[in-house]
Amino acid sequence: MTKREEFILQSLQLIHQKGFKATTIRDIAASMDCDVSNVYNYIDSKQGLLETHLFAINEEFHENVDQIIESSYAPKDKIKKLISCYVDLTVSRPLESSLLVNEWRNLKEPKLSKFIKARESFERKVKKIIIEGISEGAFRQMDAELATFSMLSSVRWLFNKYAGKKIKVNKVQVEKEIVDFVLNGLND
Amino acid sequence: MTKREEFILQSLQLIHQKGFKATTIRDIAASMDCDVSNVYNYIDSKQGLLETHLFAINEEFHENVDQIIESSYAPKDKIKKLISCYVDLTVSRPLESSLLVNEWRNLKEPKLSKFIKARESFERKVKKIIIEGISEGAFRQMDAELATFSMLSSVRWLFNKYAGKKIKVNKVQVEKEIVDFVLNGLND
DNA sequence: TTATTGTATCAACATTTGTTGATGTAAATT
DNA sequence: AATTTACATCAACAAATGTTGATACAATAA
Repeated sequence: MTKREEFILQSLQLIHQKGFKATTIRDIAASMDCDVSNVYNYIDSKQGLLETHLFAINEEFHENVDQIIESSYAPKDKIKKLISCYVDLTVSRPLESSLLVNEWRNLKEPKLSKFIKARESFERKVKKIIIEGISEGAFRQMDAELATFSMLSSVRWLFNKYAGKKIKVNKVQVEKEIVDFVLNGLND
Repeated sequence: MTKREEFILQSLQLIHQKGFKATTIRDIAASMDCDVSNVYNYIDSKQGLLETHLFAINEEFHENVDQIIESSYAPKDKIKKLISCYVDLTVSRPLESSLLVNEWRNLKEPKLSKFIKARESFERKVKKIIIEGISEGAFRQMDAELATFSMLSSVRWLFNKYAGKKIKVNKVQVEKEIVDFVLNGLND
């Protein structure tokens, strides 16, 4: 692992543990046992560090999501695909995923607005799928907004389980468990 | 509304919006149009502000939770009660609830460990209920841990919807929607 | 060989930020 | 009337924190 890669890993690790604001440049430097000023060999600014990684994973995520949404899958299958997509990203890059959930508020304008707009747009699309599913009779009658957020939240916590731990994960099994929960709940 | 109450409201509001670390004493002072030093008429320290409100709502929550858990309700009804309990607290005090979800990591030792222990203890209890429900046949076969966190996440996002907005909410209806989601999912 | 790239060191600065002390004043409580 | 309570003002400090500039040295690429 090159020093630059170690830097990225340690930075994301620290940000995950303590939060972006609470993570100082000196923390990062200490974690890789180097001088403070050395950190600036890898970044332009602390803010830039956040922006880079946050938007990198965000854009990758939304590209995948849009392909699913624009597909001709039925609502229920779109939801399944979305969950797979989210789990996939989370399991393979939990530290960056944590930025999407926890650290976006530390963005500054205009990046902050850009992110919020993208996220709201995404949530609207998901809500639309659910509404469609309800009117098709695939889903039961319910408050689409509450359902949307409950469903998204069921996946959004997941990075916590994998960030910073070396767990061998059966990604497919995790996807199945979450899909089952979202579609069928605890009952049966 | 007394000045002290305004102070508490504005503080929690700001912390909810920007996060605890990003909220400065000067921000708080500005929001109630007073001098910086004036803030210290109401608090001992910024850290104390967080600790006070976070543990206040945390302890209230856990008292309610424990009564439910130690009751003789069947697992499914315990889950329903737990959701009611959580929704209730969230809807009536969303700003403080946000501390429980977002700001606990800004606690310092030993308070941080104290909080984490309590939360993990709570999560274990919920997991136990789910395991019991599975073995009784009330719930379907599934990974109890994933189910626990998925279920809890389905409620934990809720404060976002009510914090800082003056929305007239039918608490009972929200509880029903979330219970339906957790028990039955989107399907039917 | 020369130029570039990745990494390292040391000192220093400007801002931000939490916090304090000393003090004043009007209203409420005793 | 005396005293406590709630709230206000002003000036100032110490620590934390992001950032820079100047420099060096070894490996790699041209």
